[in-house]
Amino acid sequence: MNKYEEISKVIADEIDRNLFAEGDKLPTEKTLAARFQVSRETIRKALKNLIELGKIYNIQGSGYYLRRNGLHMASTLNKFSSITELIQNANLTEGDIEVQIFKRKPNDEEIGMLNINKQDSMFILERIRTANGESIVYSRNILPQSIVGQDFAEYYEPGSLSKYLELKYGIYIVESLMEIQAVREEDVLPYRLKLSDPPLLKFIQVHYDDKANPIYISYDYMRNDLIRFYVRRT
Amino acid sequence: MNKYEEISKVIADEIDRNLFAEGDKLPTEKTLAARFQVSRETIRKALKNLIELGKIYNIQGSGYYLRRNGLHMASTLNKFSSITELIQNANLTEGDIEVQIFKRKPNDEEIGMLNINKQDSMFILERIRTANGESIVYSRNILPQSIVGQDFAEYYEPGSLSKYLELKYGIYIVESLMEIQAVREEDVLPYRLKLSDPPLLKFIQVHYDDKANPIYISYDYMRNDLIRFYVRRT
DNA sequence: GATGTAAAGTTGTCTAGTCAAATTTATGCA
DNA sequence: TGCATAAATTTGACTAGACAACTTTACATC
Repeated sequence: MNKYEEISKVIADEIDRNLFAEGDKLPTEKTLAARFQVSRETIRKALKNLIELGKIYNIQGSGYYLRRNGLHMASTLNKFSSITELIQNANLTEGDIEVQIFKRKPNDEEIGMLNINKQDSMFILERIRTANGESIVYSRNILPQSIVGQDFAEYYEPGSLSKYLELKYGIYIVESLMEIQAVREEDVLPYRLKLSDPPLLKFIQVHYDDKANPIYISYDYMRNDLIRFYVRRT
Repeated sequence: MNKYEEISKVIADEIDRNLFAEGDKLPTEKTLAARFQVSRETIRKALKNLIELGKIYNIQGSGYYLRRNGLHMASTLNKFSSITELIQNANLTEGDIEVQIFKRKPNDEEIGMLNINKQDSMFILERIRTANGESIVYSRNILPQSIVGQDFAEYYEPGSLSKYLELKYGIYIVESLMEIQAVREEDVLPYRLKLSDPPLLKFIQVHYDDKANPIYISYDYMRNDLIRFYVRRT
């Protein structure tokens, strides 16, 4: 692993263990550079990582500080994560029910978003995802047969789709572009999630691998009472 | 302005004017460094900016490319912007109606988020914001008297609050932490927005200045039919 | 022509340093 | 003590270069 990622993790861990209680101030870049035996730029890169995670902030001429006040964010949507990870981050146990896989031709929107041919076939993976046994997300994934092969339906296993693509095909999803909407459940869901009184957040995402290839589209209809969603804006 | 910001703007403009049509590939870092007479690192910083805006992507060993497919994002929530800017980005004209300002003591949540004292007074600015005359957002801003002074209610002018804080007080809002929820309008709104059939997106934000001081809290209840909201996840 | 391999090209990480900009601390004076 | 100013500290921007990691191109071979 890279030095700055390594250092970033070490410092993040020390923050979580509250080792910088000294006025919520972190050591200076110079001090950290000496401690980790790297150049100042490498330390800056590591600290920038923690800033993006919302863990710390800094002020020119002054230093780096722990972020204490403000919204308490367990995780932000800025960092890509699967639904599985979102549920696990909230200390809940993830499960899948009502899993359904079928195949159909792509529509024009899918052709445009995923760079595929009209003749390609698309696998549609529908399921309800649960947290501690409670239905929490209705999710629909759309991915081309040209990526997962004809036998996807037989070999697919419940859980994180992106994890499955890593293990089975060596495809690493590292980025997604997402649109967020608020929708009324009755209008959009073929299945009904239990406890559906409040409206749902709808996440429309295009997922990209590390070569910036669009891999699949996802539609997630999420309750937002058990899990909270945060965004950091700069 | 810094070199990398300058260069970033120039390249962004050239992208918009479609000057890199050559296979959607941008010049190499080296070429750009020579053209702008700066070091490679400075070019990298400029290009990173454009990546974060979702305009381009890059592949190690290969180069930088225009992002063409995927969701068509006019602007993302990742970059901080006011409601005013969001409306203007969608090529709509912004307006304010039903403006109301009053004062009260802070509650515990506000005290925690904004680092203020129990004795401080809070100004509550409520209004409905319109796009092309149509009600689109009900917004409530909560800011301490210790920042805007006693006479805030008299001198406040409609439009962007963050812009007003810049001009009047030299306070620059550069960051916010936001929670996103989906809510049913009837349950939460003291005023009713017109055309309120669909549920609303609720944005809860704490806004920070360039010294990382929390300045104000905002609650925005937004229709998401006229304006779309995107997030880039990495 | 097809294929595997070497070479060239491009981006990623990292170093060591300079100067600028902002903040904090120290200092001298009233 | 209080206060303005100077000095020291700290982060921000930038440079020039080295090597690693990855991709693309060119080339030799079959």
